[in-house]
Amino acid sequence: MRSGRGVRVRFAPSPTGEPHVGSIWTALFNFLFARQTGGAFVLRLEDTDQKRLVPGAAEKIYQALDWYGLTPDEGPQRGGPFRPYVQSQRRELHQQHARQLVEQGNAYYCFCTTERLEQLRQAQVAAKRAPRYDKHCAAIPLAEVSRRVASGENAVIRINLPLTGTVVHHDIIRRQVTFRYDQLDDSVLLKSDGFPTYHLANVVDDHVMEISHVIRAEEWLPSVPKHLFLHRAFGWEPPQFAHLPLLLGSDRSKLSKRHGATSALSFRDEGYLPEAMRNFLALMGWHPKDDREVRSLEELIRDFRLADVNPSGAIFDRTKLDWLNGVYIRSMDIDEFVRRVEPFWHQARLAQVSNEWRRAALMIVRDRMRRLSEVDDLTAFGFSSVWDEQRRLFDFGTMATRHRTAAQAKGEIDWFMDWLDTFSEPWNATSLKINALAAIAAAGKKNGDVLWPVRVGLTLRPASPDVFDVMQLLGKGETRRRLRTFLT
RNA sequence: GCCGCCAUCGUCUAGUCCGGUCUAGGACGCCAGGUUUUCAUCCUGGUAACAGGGGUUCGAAUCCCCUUGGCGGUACCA
Repeated sequence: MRSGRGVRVRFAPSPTGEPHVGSIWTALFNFLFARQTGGAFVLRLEDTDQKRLVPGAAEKIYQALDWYGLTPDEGPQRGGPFRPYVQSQRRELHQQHARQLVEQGNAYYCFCTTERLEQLRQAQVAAKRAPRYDKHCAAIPLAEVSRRVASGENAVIRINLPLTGTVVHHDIIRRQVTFRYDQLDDSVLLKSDGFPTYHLANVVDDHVMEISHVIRAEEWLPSVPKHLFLHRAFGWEPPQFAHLPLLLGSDRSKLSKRHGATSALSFRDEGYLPEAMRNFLALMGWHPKDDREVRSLEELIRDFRLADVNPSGAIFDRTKLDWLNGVYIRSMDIDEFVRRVEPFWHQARLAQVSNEWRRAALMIVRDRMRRLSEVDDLTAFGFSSVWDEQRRLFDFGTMATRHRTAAQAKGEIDWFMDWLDTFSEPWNATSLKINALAAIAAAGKKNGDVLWPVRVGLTLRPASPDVFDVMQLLGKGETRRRLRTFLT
């Protein structure tokens, strides 16, 4: 850790497309670690590859972070003491550092053409050797280098790695990892367009921004020795590293589009709650000591331990996410629920009903909901227009069971309607239930024989909410209208 | 190919660093039962795993080696 300052972590995505859920997962662990240590959570946009930039991608990243509740303490939007937070705007700094490395002999200009590099690679692959740059340009005399650079010849700057020796890396999650220099390639640090590559920009910015812990995905592990080399070449104390496992698809390969929706924001659109997503994501790779898996953000922040993250990759499985989302939906304050489900509701239908009606309908269907987007389907029974339409298509054959014919079922509805005519108590589920059950018992009937046909008549579905809840929601007039119409 | 990481129920995982308390615990899913007018919720119970082989040790899921498998990296992408 650096003197004077505490923990500072960064989330450093490239604005090259839709923010990925795996990316948000990395951001979450950075965020949790920052919050629990009282440190700063920094967003830095790594946009040094001009070819891959996608317009609007940065905004999507901000949006996703906000939606997941991971708003950065410092970043392109909010600013901060280490601005700019957009890497392409730090190009001068990167170029200076690249030149410094050349002066020190830790890097060198390379004038090789892509054709030469391609030939070299092919020859190496054919000889079954690891494809690596052969340091051809490292041998060019300094005077010649200066002349060629000054003349504007196309050049890159490459890292000048030792040919022998090993690097020992201590990872917070993986403990000790050893690399051999003779297996490493002299990668490009500064491209011919003047932009740095990830290796350079990342190391320089992490140091200058006083990042104390680099928490990133496992795919970066192989480049650790290069990053360590660079920090040391500059005479800097490297940050601590923690390499997270990869989020996997059902076939155990890195989670990608072909495994279904992986866009971080698509989960919002599918009706998942950010608090459920956070909780679920936190459970991938990390596990609370007390096995209590449903926990608030505060509890996650309090109990999360970076060193306890499981180093093996985790399959992103929707089944448990759906369950967790349901848990959060059921535990939510009802007014909050009404508010948050609104954007998912069919707007034309919504316009037909009052706020009280909405609330009542949602209370009835809440236990059945796993995603907010299910609201339309779950409450469809409440709308007369939907009922009228479905009534025309209804197959009375489905009313018949082993124990009764469709005609008998209709008879029970008839009986129930007669009873309803005598019902004069307040029209609410409790009162209806008490009185109806008593009447059914008095008539020597079974609850199911009467209530099942009635419920199907009212909702036109074999599975639906409690019949008395439905009647209360529909009101007396609509209940009678539906039953009457149903029988004709 | 080379380098690296990883390896416990179908899935997420606890246990592994500091061997015995592990006839391997929890959660999701699934199955069964209960509540019940259906579904869901809720409650109870069940199902199911230490990749394989060698060591070390009185004793190994835990330590070591090998094999196998999976994944990642191997770009003037990040």
